[in-house]
Amino acid sequence: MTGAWLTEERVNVPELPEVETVRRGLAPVMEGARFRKVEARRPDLRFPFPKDFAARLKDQTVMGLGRRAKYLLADLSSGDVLIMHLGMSGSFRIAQNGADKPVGEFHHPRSEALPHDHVVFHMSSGATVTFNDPRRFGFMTLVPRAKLADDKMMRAIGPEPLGNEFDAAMLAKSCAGKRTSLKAALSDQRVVAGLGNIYVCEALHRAKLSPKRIASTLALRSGAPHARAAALVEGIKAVLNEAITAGGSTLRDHRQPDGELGYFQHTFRVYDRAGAACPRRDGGKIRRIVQGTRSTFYCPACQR
DNA sequence: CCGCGGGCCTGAGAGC
DNA sequence: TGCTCTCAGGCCCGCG
Repeated sequence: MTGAWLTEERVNVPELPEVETVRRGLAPVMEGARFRKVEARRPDLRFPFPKDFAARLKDQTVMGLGRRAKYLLADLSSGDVLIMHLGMSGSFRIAQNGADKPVGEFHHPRSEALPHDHVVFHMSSGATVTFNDPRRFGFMTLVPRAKLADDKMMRAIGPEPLGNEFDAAMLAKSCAGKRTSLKAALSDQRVVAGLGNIYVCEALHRAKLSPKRIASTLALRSGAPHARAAALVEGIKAVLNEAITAGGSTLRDHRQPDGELGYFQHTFRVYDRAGAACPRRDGGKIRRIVQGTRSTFYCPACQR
């Protein structure tokens, strides 16, 4: 993504691309590895840890590390799935201790503990994976794999936006009859999974659609999805794919030990750019409005 | 069932 | 300089 018009540095809240970037960063040191020791350094994050959290992880092998919406899902040999959410401020960092080195029960990782380091995974791969979350909107929990699909958190989640099944017809259908705004509809995880405030704003700008537009105006018209729905699907997929690509390049920068996984630099066309010029030739001045207590950024000139 | 708004939480930044 | 206030927002929950 080119971003010549945006130079300021910023840290973004983890949405789908950031979580996917974290997944790709953790996979090499967690998949196929066993939890040698787990430290939960406080009784709770957003929610209390489940009973015997550390003990239920210990000696389990991570069979695969997946993602659904903004949730990281570690498939364990025990039959449990470890669900991890970054919340607003969660991040992971990896320290390599050397896979061949014997590590005792009371081994300390090479790097010092930082404030808000709440969970530490000592993996058999030799990596120490630390979860840091100042605001504790994140959480970790364990659910039996057989019950995952019925889990309250997973059950209500809509289609993955990068999946083939998410297309204009599907989006138009789920917006049919919705009298709420497009901003609210796209922020609803039941309509489409993984978008947050930032990527909703960015996708709407790419689709040239106003965040205030009534969602039902994307709905089917004479049996075919409206062109606006197609533009929005395209905008969503494009901005997410570009952000994931940008995250991948950040991961390359973090190949060295102690790389922090959770945020990466990305450039935005409207988000947090109130007063700046819209990057489009026919654009206007970007505005900030409040929708449902949250900030929305958009260009009133090109977004209709 | 749907939509709306409050609350959780802490750090950064503004303003006095 | 140091205090207080506001804002950031993913998700759950309760209300009408």
